[in-house]
Amino acid sequence: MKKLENMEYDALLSSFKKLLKQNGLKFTTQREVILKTLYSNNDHFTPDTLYFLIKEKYPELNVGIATVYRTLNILESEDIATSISFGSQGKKFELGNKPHHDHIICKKCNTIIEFEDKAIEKRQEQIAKEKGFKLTGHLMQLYGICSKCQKEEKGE
Amino acid sequence: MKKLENMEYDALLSSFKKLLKQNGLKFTTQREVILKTLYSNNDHFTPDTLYFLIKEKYPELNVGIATVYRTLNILESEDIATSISFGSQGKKFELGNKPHHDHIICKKCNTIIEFEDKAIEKRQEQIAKEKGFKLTGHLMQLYGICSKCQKEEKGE
DNA sequence: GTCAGTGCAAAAGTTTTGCATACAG
DNA sequence: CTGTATGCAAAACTTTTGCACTGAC
Repeated sequence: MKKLENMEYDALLSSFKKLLKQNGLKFTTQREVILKTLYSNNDHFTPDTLYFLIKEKYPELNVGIATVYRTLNILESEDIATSISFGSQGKKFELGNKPHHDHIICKKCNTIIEFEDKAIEKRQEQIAKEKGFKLTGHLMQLYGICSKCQKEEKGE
Repeated sequence: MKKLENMEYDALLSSFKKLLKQNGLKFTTQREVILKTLYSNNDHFTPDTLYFLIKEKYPELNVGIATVYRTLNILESEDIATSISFGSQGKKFELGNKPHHDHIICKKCNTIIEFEDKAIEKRQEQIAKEKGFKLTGHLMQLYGICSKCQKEEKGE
């Protein structure tokens, strides 16, 4: 399992390097660290959170917040990462190399859980066909209250 | 059709008034205008967009941006509106009490077609339940090429 | 009349940009 | 070497707050 993950990361890293080269951009330690941190934590990060994580893990690098933003924007425009923003806490990023999935988001605590549902995707294709559309993608997010926050609500 | 819409708006307005009263808050012209503007445009608004729309439509009111934010936050905390936002540009609000529908959007000409699908919504409920969530809403947008643009593509 | 709501301006919080220096290619 | 990337600080945005005044109840 670990090997598989490493392989995936290596593949991700190569395609990142390739894309950088294609666009005349440079591969730097900072960019690698940002990609790696995004990858190794299976979570959705705000640029800010990511920045502090990196500062903590690689204090000698002295990465600047501006670099985090700049790199995330590159990653996003190259479709390596995608961002979702919601609530009052700004944008969150995740790597887009994962198999397709949608999100269910807790409105109280902003926890994000990923899911995938073939039945819905099939139905979406059907709907598109009915309306005469050629489907190219979709965006689906469910909003609700997670089990933890439901309990807390009852507790109060 | 127009009557139906008005009725729906009236119902929404009453429930807003009721909620305000329940919470010891006051019903003001500004709050009504914000609710109305949110209602009458089918789109999702950033607070900023909403602010300029209102300024343009009701210049005599001289509504402040702070009031827009404050009202949106009330609407959200009372579950009349939900904020979602995606991709690049800030937070967006939509009414949560409207008769529900989702959108198919043509990536070429930006045509929007509304649809509703009980099968998908049922499945969403199921997924939420599986994840321990109490579902409160969702956002679903399909992206594709509409029949008209498909023909044009072939023509070229 | 009372107290919440409002507009304004200032503050707090995010994200982007300008610039001199560092460093990948 | 050349020119992009970086860190820093300042600027540009976005959202919230403090305050004196207004207006709903």
